[in-house]
Amino acid sequence: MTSGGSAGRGTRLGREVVVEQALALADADGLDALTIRRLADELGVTPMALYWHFSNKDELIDALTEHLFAQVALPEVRAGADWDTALRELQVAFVAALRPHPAVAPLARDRVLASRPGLVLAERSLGLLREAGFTAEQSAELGGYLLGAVVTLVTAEPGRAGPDDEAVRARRAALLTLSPREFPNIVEAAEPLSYCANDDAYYARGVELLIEGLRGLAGRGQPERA
Amino acid sequence: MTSGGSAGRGTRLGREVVVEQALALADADGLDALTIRRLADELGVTPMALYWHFSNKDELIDALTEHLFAQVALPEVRAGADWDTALRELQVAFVAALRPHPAVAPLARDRVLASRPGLVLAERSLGLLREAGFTAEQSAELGGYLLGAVVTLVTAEPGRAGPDDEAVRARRAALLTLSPREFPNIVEAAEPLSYCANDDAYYARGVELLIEGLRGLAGRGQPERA
DNA sequence: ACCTGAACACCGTTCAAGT
DNA sequence: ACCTGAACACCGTTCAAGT
Repeated sequence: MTSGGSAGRGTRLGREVVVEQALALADADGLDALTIRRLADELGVTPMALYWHFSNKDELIDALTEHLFAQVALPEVRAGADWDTALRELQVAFVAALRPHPAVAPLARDRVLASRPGLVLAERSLGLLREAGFTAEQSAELGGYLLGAVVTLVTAEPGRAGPDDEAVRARRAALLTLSPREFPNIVEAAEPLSYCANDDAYYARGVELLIEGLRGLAGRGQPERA
Repeated sequence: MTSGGSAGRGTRLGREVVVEQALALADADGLDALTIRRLADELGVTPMALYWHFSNKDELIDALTEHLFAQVALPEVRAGADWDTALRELQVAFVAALRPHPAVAPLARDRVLASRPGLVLAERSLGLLREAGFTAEQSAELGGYLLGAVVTLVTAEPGRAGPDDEAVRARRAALLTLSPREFPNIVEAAEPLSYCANDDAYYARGVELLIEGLRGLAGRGQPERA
């Protein structure tokens, strides 16, 4: 799908060029399509050429993931802001960075602590959770939940297909053949289960669910802060 | 890792045998190790033999996922129970079914509506969300969040490694080399970030976060039910 | 009905060369 | 320093046979 050699044949290779082409490839044809050989092809180079810049595929994936975290436009820290609104803004910024790249978003899950941009994001999240009154242990755990949930949100990726898309119609049709007596709620929700009408609302509500959950937990057994 | 031919050499093949061996293989060596060729090897059979029972690998994966959903021990429906406690019980049961199989848990995300056991679980979840006062549309969306979050919980899989495991020690050490001025919260939480001390608590709090979030959302703009 | 064998177009990666 | 070429041990899958 990505036109061969879009990085320009004369371009010096270098890690950034490779990473960007890898991202484009994965965005276009999925993570499975991101292979060393196809990537090399599109860069107009031999597969082995990539092994000069990355010792193996995993290291390339690491670099790609770091690139992803680097895209997050961290909101400014406003003194006196509530922890929950600040945390919501942070997660929204994270979602915004991942949304263009649903195919590679899952990579972020296991690699936050593996690169500087990821660490910066994690540090900010942890700080806000601590502000909410959670212990270091709880914050670590909750931070993991948050990261995972946001990635899941983006990976599910409601958009990408119109309401009359082939796959969407097939799924809706399949659900509508179910027995309304046995699966009343699924049949009733066949439409929203097969297609998301409003992406922005989908993401907003997803983040809201998490913030609301944290607020609930924070209000419980946690000691109030000064 | 899995001993070759553990399904017995004389056993008739059949879909169930294949699925169970596939699950064992993925549990032992991860989803990547689950290949048609290795699976056939362990079943003492030619790769092509599997193509008689499944038209391709994806169909095998579908069957495996259905098997996973079938393991969920659905809690009894108690009339008069609160929606939130019922929903928590349901999610806990789901977690319990997935916990032994963290490597294949991600498969559940895209395949709930593709098999009968999955549909049953989804129907129950949707019903409880409707009870909470959410619309069909909202319930569909929230049901998706729930499913994804639970899968993420299991996939992160805190257990599996002791506190002095090689990988755990390496990660902790890496975090401890960070600047405490730049990453105070990460350094403080280096221990819980690299190792989860209590798995059961981890899962319980994860589910609780979600239920708490739903309770928060339900208590807001939603119409109260009779 | 159920399984085998050979073949095809793919993978990631190593190792020895080239310039 | 940066890239190529041939080779190795893997993939999923098709197609024609075997029993």
